[in-house]
Amino acid sequence: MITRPSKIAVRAWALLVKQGQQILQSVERDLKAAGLPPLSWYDALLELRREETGQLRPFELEQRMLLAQYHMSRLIGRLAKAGYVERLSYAQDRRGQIIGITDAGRFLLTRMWPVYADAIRRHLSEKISDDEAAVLARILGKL
Amino acid sequence: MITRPSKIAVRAWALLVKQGQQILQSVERDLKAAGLPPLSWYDALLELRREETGQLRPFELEQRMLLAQYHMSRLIGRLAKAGYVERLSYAQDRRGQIIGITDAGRFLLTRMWPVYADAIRRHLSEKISDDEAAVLARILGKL
DNA sequence: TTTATATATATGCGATTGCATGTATAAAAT
DNA sequence: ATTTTATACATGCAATCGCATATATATAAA
Repeated sequence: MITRPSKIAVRAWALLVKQGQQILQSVERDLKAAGLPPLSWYDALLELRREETGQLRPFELEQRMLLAQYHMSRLIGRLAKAGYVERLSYAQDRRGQIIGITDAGRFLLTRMWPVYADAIRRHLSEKISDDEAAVLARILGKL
Repeated sequence: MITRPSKIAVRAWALLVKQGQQILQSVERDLKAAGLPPLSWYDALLELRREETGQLRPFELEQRMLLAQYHMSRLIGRLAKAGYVERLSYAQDRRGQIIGITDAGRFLLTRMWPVYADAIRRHLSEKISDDEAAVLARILGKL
């Protein structure tokens, strides 16, 4: 026999998806309003900056960001076109390449963070306590 | 002075967006794999079915689903083209119209629900308890 | 070695999105 | 009554998405 999800599980599911989308859109709008690129640019650049070398293979970025391969390929294309990353050839495996963050990319991160942070504050921090945020993070981490 | 969001708030934010997207994509994939339309179709039809009359104005649907106007307009277009809703003219306000769910639309809901429910179960219910789901829902409800 | 298979990345194509704007009608202001 | 403004909905366009597939190289198998 099939076990249906409980009412509360369905409700949590719906809220999770809806609020996740809403809050994301809010932040995207804030960024756009400030003349800044979308969050995916920030996330990718942040992953690169976390590296000692400031570099990652596309497939590594892909895994960390949980993005589809075609999506990452195009994201890198846009970032490169805008000068925020550079594509470096990779001798050890000629199928591949290495993506490195540029100075402009690092600078973009510093320009985006204040807007991003403020958006998070207004759309999340002001509405729930840090304790609640911790609980939220713990439960979401199990999914 | 500017108050930055706390580390835990940022973490909760990131998890909320990421997990929301991941779980949504999982369910969408399950639906597609079963040859069924996307979730937005389900949501819209569900809102219509909730009504005694099975009907709503587009702008009402828009508010309930928190979708942009242009998005709703096109969603209705696709639903109508597929025969799941019908557009009825509205005499009281000739700018507007009324959207009504069809029998095919009601039947689609019954075909989608098992797949949808199973997806929620596998992607959410199996990973957190009902108590946790309740906490999740409560906190998300504050956003 | 050839040959087969797997991995890394790119891209053509049709569908969808977001934005801005268009059309039509209603309500408010003058 | 005329003009202005607001509301309801649709749509052209450019950007992006998702899918399938292409290209190139590496690895494994025969």
